[in-house]
Amino acid sequence: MEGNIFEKILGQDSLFLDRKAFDHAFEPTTLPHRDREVEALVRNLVDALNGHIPSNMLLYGVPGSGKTVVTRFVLGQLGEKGREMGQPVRTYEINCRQVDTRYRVVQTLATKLSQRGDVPIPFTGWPTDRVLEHLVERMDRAGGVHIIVLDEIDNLVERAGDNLLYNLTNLNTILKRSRCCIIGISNDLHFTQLLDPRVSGRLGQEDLIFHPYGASEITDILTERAKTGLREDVLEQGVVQLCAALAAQEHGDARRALDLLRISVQKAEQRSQTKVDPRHVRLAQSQLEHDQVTPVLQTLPLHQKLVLFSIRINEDNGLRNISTGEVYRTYSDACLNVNVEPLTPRRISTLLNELDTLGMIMARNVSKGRGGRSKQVNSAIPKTVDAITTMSDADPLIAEAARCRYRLQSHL
DNA sequence: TGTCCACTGGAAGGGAGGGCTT
DNA sequence: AAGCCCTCCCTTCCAGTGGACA
Repeated sequence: MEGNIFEKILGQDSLFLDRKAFDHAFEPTTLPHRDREVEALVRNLVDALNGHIPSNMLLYGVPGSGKTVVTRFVLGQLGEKGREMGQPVRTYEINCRQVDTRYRVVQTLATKLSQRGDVPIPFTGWPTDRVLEHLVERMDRAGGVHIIVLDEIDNLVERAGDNLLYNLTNLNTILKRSRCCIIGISNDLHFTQLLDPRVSGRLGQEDLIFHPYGASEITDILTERAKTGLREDVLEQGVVQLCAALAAQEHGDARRALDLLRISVQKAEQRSQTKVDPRHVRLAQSQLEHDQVTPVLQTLPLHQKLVLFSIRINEDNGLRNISTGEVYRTYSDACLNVNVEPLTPRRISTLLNELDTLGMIMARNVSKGRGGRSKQVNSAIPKTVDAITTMSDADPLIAEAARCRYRLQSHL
């Protein structure tokens, strides 16, 4: 072969000027259609610069409605101003999807505040209260105002209860030489119902709701990013609008829109085309669906896979809206075929709810009168994805179950 | 109007696993 | 090594429920 295999692609003119403009972590300099939210945060957080304690805040909104990016933007400027004024403001962002237990949150915070010579706090092992003591000590040592951002806080409360939030919102009564403010970010408007009233009262001193972006607002965001991220004139008429419309259907998720646009441009590049047209957007849309679902399918725990497998087997046989009981019967048969001890119906009920949350199935509670109350379950995996094959590739037991599927089908 | 079905989903708790302290 | 602490996954138990049907 002539020359290096990377040369051909490397030499190609990219349609991108700056690919980073489409990253989720990208921090834009302007935030279209979020002035009200920025101002609300600023009005509250300015107290940190005056030496007071800002109110704790709760930010609500669907995914991709700008909660995180607005918060980062405001906190970034706050930190800057604080340094300028000699009023140290420290900010910590914790994603409670990744750091999802009381212990780990406290441990992460304390570790971020550690200095040379401090005892390292292990991932697990210590009583949480002891870690909390270290955290308080370190916060006081650092002084100033500490702003703790708990992103996807609903996830934490769901898994670990509100004990931690009780501790954190109580910190100001223990701290001697510093102050602390909590900003919770949640996708779920109703999550405060899970909280002890004392905690929700202290945490939600100021609520801020981020409304989903509309199609025209997403268009503005995309146009803005395209200016920084793309070469001029690479987008054909209607591309931005199509991306915006598709994302607006997905509950106004701006992140989704940015992904769509980025992948559309990549699709055009891969075909060595100099213009992006709506066909590329369609291709990007189906790739995005595929890419979202595949890793989830592959990494589901075995019994989750078996449950989903059972639902798909039923659907392949033309059965829709199957009940929990039917899912369970097919599931236990499948377990029998691969020599796995089936879990209890109660557990399967929880697994079904989890699959629903993951978006792998649609489940709704229905009552059939004397026929009893149950769920109606349908899979929600895009048609472009072959769920059983994807799971089989990732798990030999599912492959085995798939080989035995004719035995299951004879039951149905 | 009351009954009854087929569940749902909360509560409590067991036990394995991983890690630290004494 | 024994004793804690914490998390995760799971079971058992059971009160509660929406709505068709007698």
